[in-house]
Amino acid sequence: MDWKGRVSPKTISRLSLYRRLLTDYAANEHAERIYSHGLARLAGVSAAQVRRDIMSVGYSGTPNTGYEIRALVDHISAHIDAPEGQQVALVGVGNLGRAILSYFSGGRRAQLKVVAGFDTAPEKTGRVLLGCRCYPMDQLAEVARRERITIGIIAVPASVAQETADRLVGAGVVGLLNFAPVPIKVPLNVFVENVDITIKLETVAFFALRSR
Amino acid sequence: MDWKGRVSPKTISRLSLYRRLLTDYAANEHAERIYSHGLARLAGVSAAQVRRDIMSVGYSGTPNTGYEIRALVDHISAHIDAPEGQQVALVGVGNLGRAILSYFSGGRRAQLKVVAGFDTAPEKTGRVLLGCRCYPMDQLAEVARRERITIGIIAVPASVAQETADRLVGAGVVGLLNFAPVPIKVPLNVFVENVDITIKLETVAFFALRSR
DNA sequence: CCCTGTGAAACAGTTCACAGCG
DNA sequence: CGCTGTGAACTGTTTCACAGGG
Repeated sequence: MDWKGRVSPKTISRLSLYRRLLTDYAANEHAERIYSHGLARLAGVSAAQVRRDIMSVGYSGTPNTGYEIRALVDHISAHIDAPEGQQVALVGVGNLGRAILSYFSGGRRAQLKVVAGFDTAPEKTGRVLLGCRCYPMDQLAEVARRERITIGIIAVPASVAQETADRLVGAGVVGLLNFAPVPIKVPLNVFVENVDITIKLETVAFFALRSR
Repeated sequence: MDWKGRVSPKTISRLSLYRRLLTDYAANEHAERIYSHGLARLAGVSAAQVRRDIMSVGYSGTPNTGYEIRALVDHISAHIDAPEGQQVALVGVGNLGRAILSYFSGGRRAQLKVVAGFDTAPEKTGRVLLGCRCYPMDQLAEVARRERITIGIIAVPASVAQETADRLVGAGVVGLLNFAPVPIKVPLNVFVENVDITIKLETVAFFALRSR
């Protein structure tokens, strides 16, 4: 696949957002086309930003007519999805883990499937929760290999987050989404995204204070 | 303390992280001082970055000796906390809402307190959950005013996220942390941070695929 | 016209590199 | 020396502004 130059995480995130907004928009408004400024309004970004992002997936609209939604969505998908799909493991099936599962059990995207949950608490394992089978921690390596899992979601307490990351990486995972409030260290060939909710809230609080 | 030249959200987020890391580090390692490269290693950023960030709170370390942890933490707190604290409302007491509550019920920071939860489901209201009293939605305005709530956390389904945001803003909230997978629109004097978990996961999946 | 595509400018954030000091 | 503080350089991202087209 030839894709021109590097695409930044920010662009990828926006493309993912555009795809979802466009899918909803096409379904709800029965529209087939959209302008850059229309999509911009939906996404809360500038029209120029939308055009740049769309450039990066190699799709072209037509002047005065805008973008063909279906075609645009297909181009975005071709650029950001793995052709064969990707399997995801969720470690930590507490409140947060279950909340995450419910986001994905809707079955919107078959692209990314949470195929296994793991937890140390015996009462949470051996069950199927929101369509996701849950296993005890010590089966992680085995299940990860069997299910071809490449992505891990860390939803465990901070005290065991690094250890969890290490085990996931050891089991062949190359992408991690970490919700534990501690930065985790991984080899450079593994991509990590830290989502630290308390930091987010403190940041909101800071700017809220100054926006009055 | 008129250092309030523009500080970026990214810097604020890192400062919040530094503060937590330093607090833990001082407690666990019984250390009183730290070098920029030491803090950098803990936070997973560069030493130059740490020094820049610390500059922005107006604290100075000493050459060869590094930073005095206690003093540094105090400077960070003085810079990012509201002197009188801030009250937070959580709307949506489902799995995600409860997960968020458990992050803050630890009582680490008395600075930011989730003082009220709101939900439409009657069985979730009228109770105290993880130290947070839960009310029915129609008491939002009243409670928000009484408790001097300035920050709102949106943990409701996408379909009612915008409506929820509007009600919070109407009740005087000036900062929003939105977990619903839809961008919300607010007046410019309100600060919003969108945390879209499905987008995060798709972004991780994209880069995992390409990480050599 | 009113769109899109895009070079160029502007802006933001990060790192470099070194002076200065204990 | 080995550290911090910081101007300057650099890198990445967003916006501007306008050519080109149906």
